[in-house]
Amino acid sequence: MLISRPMNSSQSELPSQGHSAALPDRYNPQEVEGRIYSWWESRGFFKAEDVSTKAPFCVILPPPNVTGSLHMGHALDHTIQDVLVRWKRMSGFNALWLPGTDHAGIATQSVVERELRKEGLSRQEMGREAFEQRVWQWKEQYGNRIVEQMKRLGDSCDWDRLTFTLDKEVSKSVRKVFVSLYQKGWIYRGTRLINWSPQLESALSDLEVEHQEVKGHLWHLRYPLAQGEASLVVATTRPETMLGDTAVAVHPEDERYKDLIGQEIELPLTGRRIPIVADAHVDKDFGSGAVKITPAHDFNDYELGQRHNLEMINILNRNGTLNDSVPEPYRGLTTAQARKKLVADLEEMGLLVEVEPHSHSVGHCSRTGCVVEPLLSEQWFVKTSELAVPAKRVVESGTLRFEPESWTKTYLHWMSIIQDWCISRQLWWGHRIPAWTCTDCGQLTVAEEDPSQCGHCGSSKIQQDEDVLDTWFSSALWPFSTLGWPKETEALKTFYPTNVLVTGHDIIFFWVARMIMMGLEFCRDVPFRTVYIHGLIRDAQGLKMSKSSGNSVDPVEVIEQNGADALRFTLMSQLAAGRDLKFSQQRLEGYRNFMNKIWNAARFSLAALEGFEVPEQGLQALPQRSDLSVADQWIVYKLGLTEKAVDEALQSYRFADAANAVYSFAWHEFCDWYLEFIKPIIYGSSESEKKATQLVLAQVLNRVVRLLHPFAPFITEEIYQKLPLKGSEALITETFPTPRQDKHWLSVGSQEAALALDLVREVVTAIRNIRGENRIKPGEKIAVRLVPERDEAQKILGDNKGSIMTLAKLESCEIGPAQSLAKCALAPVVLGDLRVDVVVPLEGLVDIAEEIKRTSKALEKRQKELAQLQGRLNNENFVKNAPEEVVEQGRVQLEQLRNQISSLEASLARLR
RNA sequence: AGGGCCUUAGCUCAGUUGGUAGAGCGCCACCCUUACAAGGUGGAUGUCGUCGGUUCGACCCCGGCAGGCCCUACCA
Repeated sequence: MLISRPMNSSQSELPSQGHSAALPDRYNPQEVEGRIYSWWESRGFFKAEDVSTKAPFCVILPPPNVTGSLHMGHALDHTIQDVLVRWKRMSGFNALWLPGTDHAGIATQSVVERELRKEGLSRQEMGREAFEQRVWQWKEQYGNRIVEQMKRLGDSCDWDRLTFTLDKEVSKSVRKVFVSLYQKGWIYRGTRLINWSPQLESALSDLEVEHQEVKGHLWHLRYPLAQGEASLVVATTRPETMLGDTAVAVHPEDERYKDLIGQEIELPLTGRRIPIVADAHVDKDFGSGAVKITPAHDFNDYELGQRHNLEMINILNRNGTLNDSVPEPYRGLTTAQARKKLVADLEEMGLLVEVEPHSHSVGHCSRTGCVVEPLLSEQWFVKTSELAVPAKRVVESGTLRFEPESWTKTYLHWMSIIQDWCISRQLWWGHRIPAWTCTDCGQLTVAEEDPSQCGHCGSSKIQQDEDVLDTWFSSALWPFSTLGWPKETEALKTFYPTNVLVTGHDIIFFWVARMIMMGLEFCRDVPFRTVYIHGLIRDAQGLKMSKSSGNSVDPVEVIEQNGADALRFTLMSQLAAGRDLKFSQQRLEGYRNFMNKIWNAARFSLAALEGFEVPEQGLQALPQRSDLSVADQWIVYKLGLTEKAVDEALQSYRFADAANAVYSFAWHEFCDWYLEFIKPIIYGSSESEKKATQLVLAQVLNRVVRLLHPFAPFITEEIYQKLPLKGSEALITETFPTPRQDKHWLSVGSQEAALALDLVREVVTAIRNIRGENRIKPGEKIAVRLVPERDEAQKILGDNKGSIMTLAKLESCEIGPAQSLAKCALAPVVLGDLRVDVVVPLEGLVDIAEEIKRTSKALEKRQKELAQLQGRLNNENFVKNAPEEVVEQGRVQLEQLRNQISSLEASLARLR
């Protein structure tokens, strides 16, 4: 059962439900997330300043389609951006995440047309104006759905700046760019062969065509010569296009056809006479070596046709049916119908020589999936050759970087073979092309403001071009049109060039490349410094998620069931260098559990902080070092390492490393060891020790939620609101901890203490291991003797005896020289140059045979290591060539292994 | 055809300058120990795809091969 919880943005009371209420032992994201988000929003925490003393950091959101609903791809894309923005915001930047939505010409028009069809209407019947109004109406009603879903994810966008690609201001920039490029001659209108979607009845750009391998046939057709009885055979995968043939081409050096060059064919069914031409592009070995040429419906034939000055016959209507240029029986048929009939007719005439299976790739419309027909038609184009030059240069010079860097090569390659961009679409929903044709003089007037008369002859009989611009045209201007360009706004001055663009590799060419070209042309600078390219989300099996294959996971549902934080963490923790990632339910549950762990750690900590007095210095307050336990110094030391790891990882876009560093610190160091370790202190009798530990606990917990916040914003803010020690009203505006920023506090940590605590941990683990392997019940308390080799180890163990006893569940713990070792389990613990033998008397506790097994296993393992190590050290070349420290390290290790082995052997002997 | 990526524990994947392999999940055993069973403790598991080269030493660098994936172009 899913209950959707609408966000109430007018809510502005404190986000927490009050400090007195005890926290439940399970974290309930549904209860927390909406409340926290509304509070952030109402407090204006997402807003950036147009003018600020802080350094700017700007990310523009790739505008999702207004028709869209949030899918996993968005969830990934947005989480990355939100992590970056929250991290930078906390790091003291004037951080702007600029949101928007895209009018998505084709997609939106299709949705509304589908709606109309249900009402028995069509856009043609309605007329253009009424239809456009209807789409706007639709947009007002449903266009915000995706925005609401983004809020569920926790996106911290500056919503006041929400821009729609058809907003008035954006339209102004679109027109200015169009007119300017037109005046430069870089936008032109021309009749060329373009990709046509018969279903959309519109032109498409090359990029909107998806090639798929299709199993088809190769039809061999006999074409009789106009003179005499001779004939020649051509092979084709699209027999119906023969109706538009205007030549047959052969290779100039093909002996079979040499004599036919220059002669004419009488094209069957049409009776047209077409020439046989010679062209070196013909492959002698493919098919029959003779190619039918249809210049108006094939890209290769088009080029060949131009070379040979061939006639171009368009045989198709807008909807893909055959037009009146073909003979009667075929008129009005679809290409599929025509193909069937035509092949049958030719067969009857004895002109079908052979049909062989043949697979080839066919262009499909990326929107509708229908087969794309190459079609000769008049369209608008952007000339890209000049625009591409600086767009390549900025990447080559490193002014603009791709992350991961490997995309640079792909980008540059594409930019070097870039074709002119067909930008007109025969749709009604979009930016209408600002060009007017004069009915009197026939000339074009292109203008930013709607003209009332022809710019050439002054006639008032002018008509605006019916077409709209490719949606990607306005998207290409996004980094500056959203900041107010062409006005020189403060926002533009502050935030352009933006810092990072985050997107999937599927739209590098659709979008990224075009933004770079337009940004350089109109703002004289790159639109962003870094392009972060992430992979695509796949299902657990690694298949592409898609609605049609039914394997897509709805992020909103995931959020409802597990919380946005769990989803975000799942995505970020697996995000490695631009690789695709698989979404698995199990992994998600793991991170949901992690959120619960954090929740409970906070619950425990808050209880342990009962009676804690907030120091005057706040987050800068340091405890008396003499009151600190090694655990306190150790956890701060580890915190410092974690801050460093997270900082470095985020700086270099290694999101998974950052997320995993906090994860393992929070769970395996803070929860597993530190919280367990301080229990005896918290419940103990020494007030001074307790006070010092409480301060450390409060400080560390505060930093844990800060480090975690970009990844898991909701739960951390909720916890933060209940913390006794904090530096800000809200976590979202707190400072992100780094070793530099946090230097003062981190000075509490100590590496020596860390080493000492590691010894304690090793000792505890050794005891637990003996317990576990011998199946001693966790409830059963045992006695242990610890035999340190040196005074230093003795002191560490003495200082931490209480914690060792608690952590290992001991009845007694003696530290000192070995006494009787009969019937004892022994485990040698070695750490650096410290050594402790852990001795557990087993008399009456367990079956000695089990312990013999355990000891033998430990012994065997070490003997294997020893053999390996000896082999290496006995190799002269190793000793000669390896760095001194590596050799020395090996020698020390060897010594340690020998000691441990002799201890274990002795122990084993005693047991037997 | 050209270019790119991948192959590491049962599964999904890390492994940042070459020093002898890790995580999460799963699995086995024992535990409802007063933050958390969405938990705790302990344990098992890998000739790092294959062959060869460089090196004292290779998961890591170089080359061949096999298998999987992606992109671009084209196949009348």
